[in-house]
Amino acid sequence: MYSQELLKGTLQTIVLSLLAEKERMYGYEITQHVKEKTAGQIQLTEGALYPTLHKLEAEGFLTTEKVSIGKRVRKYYSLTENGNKQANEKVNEFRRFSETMNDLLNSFNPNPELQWRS
Amino acid sequence: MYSQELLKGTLQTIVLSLLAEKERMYGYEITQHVKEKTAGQIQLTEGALYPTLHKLEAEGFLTTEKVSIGKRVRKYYSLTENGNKQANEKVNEFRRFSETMNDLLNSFNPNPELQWRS
DNA sequence: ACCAATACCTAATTCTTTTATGTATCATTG
DNA sequence: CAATGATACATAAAAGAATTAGGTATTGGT
Repeated sequence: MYSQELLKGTLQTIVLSLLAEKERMYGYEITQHVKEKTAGQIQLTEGALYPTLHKLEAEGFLTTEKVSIGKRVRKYYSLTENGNKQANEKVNEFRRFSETMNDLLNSFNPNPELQWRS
Repeated sequence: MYSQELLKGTLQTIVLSLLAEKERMYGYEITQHVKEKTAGQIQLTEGALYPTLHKLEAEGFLTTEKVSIGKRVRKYYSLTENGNKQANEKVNEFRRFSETMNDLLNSFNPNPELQWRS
């Protein structure tokens, strides 16, 4: 697993893109899905995920429906139309960003000949 | 320019990788270099950059030397040996992270046929 | 009966970055 | 030659997102 700091700022993107794929998911399902798809390399914490889901809902990107499973209540999230647009934008933005970053880091080529000070 | 939030957590990586490339740079130079190399898409703010440089120095990844240019004093930063290792790790970590993220987002394929609620 | 997994949630703290300054030198130009 | 924009450093308050650390409750397996 990475030092989680790289994950910062990507949580909304992840959530939106998964919902663009799968149409309807609940919070816990999202954490498990991400964990599996990334072989445990990305692990969402619930303390970050739930507030994000609530925020996206408040902003009109997600809608919810509650489904009873026995005595438990699951809260399913789906994209609204705006949410779909937002998913597109966020995913494209991330892709452009990671390209730009990789270009920037690309010239990086460790040089063992370098002289080190103190 | 992107919503800067994606940049979060990448500032150290950028600084370290540039210094691995160029051996000796000063703060302002770093901001300009990044701006040019990314066609203005990534713009480092000084309020974020200087504290980061100080922190990396305090952690022993960077050393400084002051150079007088006329009446001005420039503060040049270079990697220490540990800084070089750190640069390697950070850059590799970012690359692995962006691969993982792109895999995760890859299945994303906007579907205009989808039904939207409310 | 107990424990791990499922499933939701929030609050305090931490940490990074933004925003907003402040100081000072240097080069250009009207 | 005064004004302005670029160069060059720096810090401090505020904002914002995530971590850490709880809390509640159901379900399935041993």
